[in-house]
Amino acid sequence: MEKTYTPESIEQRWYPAWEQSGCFAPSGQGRPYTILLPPPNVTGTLHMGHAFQHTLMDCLIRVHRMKGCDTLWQVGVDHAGIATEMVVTRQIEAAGGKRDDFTRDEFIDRVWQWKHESGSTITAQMRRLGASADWSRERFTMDDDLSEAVLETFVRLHEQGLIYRGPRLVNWDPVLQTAISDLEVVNQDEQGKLWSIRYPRSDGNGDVVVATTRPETLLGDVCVAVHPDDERYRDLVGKTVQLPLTGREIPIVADEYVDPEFGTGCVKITPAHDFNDWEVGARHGFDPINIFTPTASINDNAPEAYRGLDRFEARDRVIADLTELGLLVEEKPHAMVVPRGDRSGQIIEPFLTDQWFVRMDELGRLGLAAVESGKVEFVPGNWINTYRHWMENLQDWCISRQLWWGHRIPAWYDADGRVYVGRSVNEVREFHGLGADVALEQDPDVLETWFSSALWAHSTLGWPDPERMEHEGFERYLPTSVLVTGFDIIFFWVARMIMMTGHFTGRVPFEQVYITGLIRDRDGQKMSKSKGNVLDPIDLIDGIDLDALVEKRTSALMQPQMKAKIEAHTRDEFPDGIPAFGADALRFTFAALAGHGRDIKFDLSRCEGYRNFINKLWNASRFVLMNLGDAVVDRSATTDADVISRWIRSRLNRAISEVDRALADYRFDLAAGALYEFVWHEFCDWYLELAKPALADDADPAVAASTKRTLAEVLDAILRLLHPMIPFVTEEIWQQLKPSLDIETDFLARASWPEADAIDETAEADTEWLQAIILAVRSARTELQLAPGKPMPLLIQQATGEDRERLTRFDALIRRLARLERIEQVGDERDSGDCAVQLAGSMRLLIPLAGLVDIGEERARLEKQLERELKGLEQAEKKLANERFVANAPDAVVAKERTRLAEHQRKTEELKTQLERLRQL
RNA sequence: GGGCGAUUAGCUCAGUUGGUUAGAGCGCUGUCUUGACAUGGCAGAGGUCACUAGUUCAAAUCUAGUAUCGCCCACCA
Repeated sequence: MEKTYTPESIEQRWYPAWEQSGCFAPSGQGRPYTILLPPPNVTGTLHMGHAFQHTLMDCLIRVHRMKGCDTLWQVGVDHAGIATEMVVTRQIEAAGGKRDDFTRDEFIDRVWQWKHESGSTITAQMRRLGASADWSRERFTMDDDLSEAVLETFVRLHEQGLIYRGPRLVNWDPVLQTAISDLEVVNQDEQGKLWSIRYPRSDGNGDVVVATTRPETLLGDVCVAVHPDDERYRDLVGKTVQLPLTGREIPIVADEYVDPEFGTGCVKITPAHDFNDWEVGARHGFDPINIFTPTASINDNAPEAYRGLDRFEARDRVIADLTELGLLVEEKPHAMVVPRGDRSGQIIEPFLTDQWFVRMDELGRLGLAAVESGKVEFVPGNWINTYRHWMENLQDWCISRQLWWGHRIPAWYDADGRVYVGRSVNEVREFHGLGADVALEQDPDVLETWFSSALWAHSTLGWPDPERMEHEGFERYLPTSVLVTGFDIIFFWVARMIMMTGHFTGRVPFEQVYITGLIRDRDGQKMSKSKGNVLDPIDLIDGIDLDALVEKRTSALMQPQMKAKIEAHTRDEFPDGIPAFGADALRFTFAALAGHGRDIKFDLSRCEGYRNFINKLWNASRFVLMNLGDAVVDRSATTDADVISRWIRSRLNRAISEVDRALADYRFDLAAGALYEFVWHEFCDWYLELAKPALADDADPAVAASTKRTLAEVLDAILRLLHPMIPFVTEEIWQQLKPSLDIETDFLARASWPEADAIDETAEADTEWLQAIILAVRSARTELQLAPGKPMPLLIQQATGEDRERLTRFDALIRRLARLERIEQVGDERDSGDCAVQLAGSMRLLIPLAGLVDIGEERARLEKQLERELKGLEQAEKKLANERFVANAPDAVVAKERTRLAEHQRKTEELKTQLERLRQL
């Protein structure tokens, strides 16, 4: 083995070996354990959020595989309608073409071509990360069988009356020219303006003033509304006003919707362009007047002067004209909420179109019940509130999109516009008795991506085809065990899966949902391309130099003016670029940071620290392997006489229990922490150091054999425990270790998970005693600035019988680790005035100074210790002096406090006495 | 407007049902090239647990309120 761990030299090797050996396929044996990968976009590349979540999923999968479960990680990619269509459109434009030059079929061919080119990018990256998925079952949401599931779902929901088509006000993206769902609209706080406009009364008796943030929609106003109880306007209800610029006369109506406190208390009502106004208009029986084309330009329903203007030009023109007419009362800045499309970033228009909807009342109740009943459990549990709130306020789901890329809606229209839904045009003709002479045209729209994603759990398991369900293990793997995902898709995906899988299979898609935090940058900012603070997980694995990183972050920016700022910030945060940490270090970092209920600030220094940890493991393994040599370890060697080995085994058992408990609760951070602590601070810092004398030439052969066995077995267990988090390096080391243990299993990836054995209290007590004495000597040595390597004697007073026995037993170990030339037990008559005194348990440890040290320094040291003891003493005394504490606290707590008090008293006395002796010198 | 979360060492975070002198990593200080490892060893310094009031023998932990920050949801033109 090399002296230093170098990830690049080992990580490439193991993945193909695992994959080719079929390590990742379900075994068909044992309890099923299944995780669904939230399918990433086919056009996408792996980002930090993926890498984080995939690491956690892979940990869970690998642990359960090692525990003997029938483990299935179902992976795949999503066709991602709008996102993919935008990417391909941009490619066409970048090549100097225009999307309009393509027919629908040509465009779709082009997208498929891109899918074939880029579809494997992200899966290749997942392999670099070590994701142990069963790639033979990889699916794409537009595969034939998954498309069949979509078709079947649509038709059945339609038959059940849960899908309907109709004219509704929807969120319309005028640039992409498609409807989008409520969820795809992000409401942003922006600074806008509020205009007050005068509407003259038809009877000439003055006017009313309305306030609006959208003056251009005035052209589609149907009435003005006031609150029914508003005294100011009571007499006006039923009267009419002249709608400026249009020549139309519109009535004044009374409606509770109006807030009399806001503005003038008069509201213009534009049903075709505002969701609230739609409701108001409907209540009062007005037909909406749509003034926009699909690109949000003014259409022919408006006066000629405005036709053809886009919505922003129209606004300017309307304001100018109103000003000229003297009808503009006021214009003032106004903080408002602007709806924007989450993909395009464009301002969304409420727009009247025919769309397909899924009725959500019944499905919503089903989805709510699945969670309320505990069949689906959120981790952390408080996410149930978010889920419940949304489910209780569901709106019907707009599923049609005016796009080309996606599942085509299985509906056909005849010449009269009658609609027929069916699995195919032939089925439609047959069912409805439509002859070949009746022309049928398929609905041009496609279904939104989340419609097919919602079926992911059961469609990937073969639904609705009974044969495929049998083959894919539908019975066995559904419900899946846990879904690992971010809170941002609880509504988009989690809720809809629960509803769809529930509705069609009567099962829940997963038993638990583990909601992860968001990966943010060092400063807590969300990572985004436009901010230029994105980290690429592959760059953390392979490393990247500063210039390349800057180039990557500043190329193809939407806002080129950000370039200088991004570059400066990047050069500040990564002055030396990013070193190659390797996939294992990145994975361990993710695990260690994965606490509950909070986002994660990704700090490179953590990654570096865990890379160092792996290096530590690497070198500890080198040490073990070096000492084991070529021989097979004697696994019958007894550890009875080897307290130190019994101790590390006992500590290992504790670590195993802790890791098991942590992982059961999805506390990857605690599991990682427990392993870090055990490996570094117990195994390396103590056991390996204590093993050195035990393996020396002059050591007891029985203890040497026991030590060798324990070194090998504990390292083996460590590698198994760490494997789910750091699979590559553990496999590499384990392959070298396994001959020593004569293990037949081919890969660590399918070796068994360690089981915790009994705790050895005796061995732990002995070793703690040993550690205390060594630490005491080391500490005194450093504080008195004695040469660390200089051998010195240690005198011991007031040893109990147990102390004496242990001193004899551990003499060599203490001398070696505390670097002492000899240990001598002396009586109380030995004056300690010339010694440094350290207290350990009941013992006084004397280090003869022989003028090596300034007495003043020793006195200062003792006074510092005395101060601490006095503080503890005071606290204990105070507690015990409190009668109510003694009366009410549990006996064990009181007894503990008494022991503590006695200990502080004794130590305080010792220190005082010793200080007195020094003073007398 | 409603909901959720956070506030603990210079930084990033643990702290399980209330019970030692509140822990870790990184950083910092001192020291050591000891045959596994300087991506290291050893030893240290560093905290009024945001604030206030309560409950309790006992509060970082429970309750109420305050402040600051973050996120989600919501139709105020």
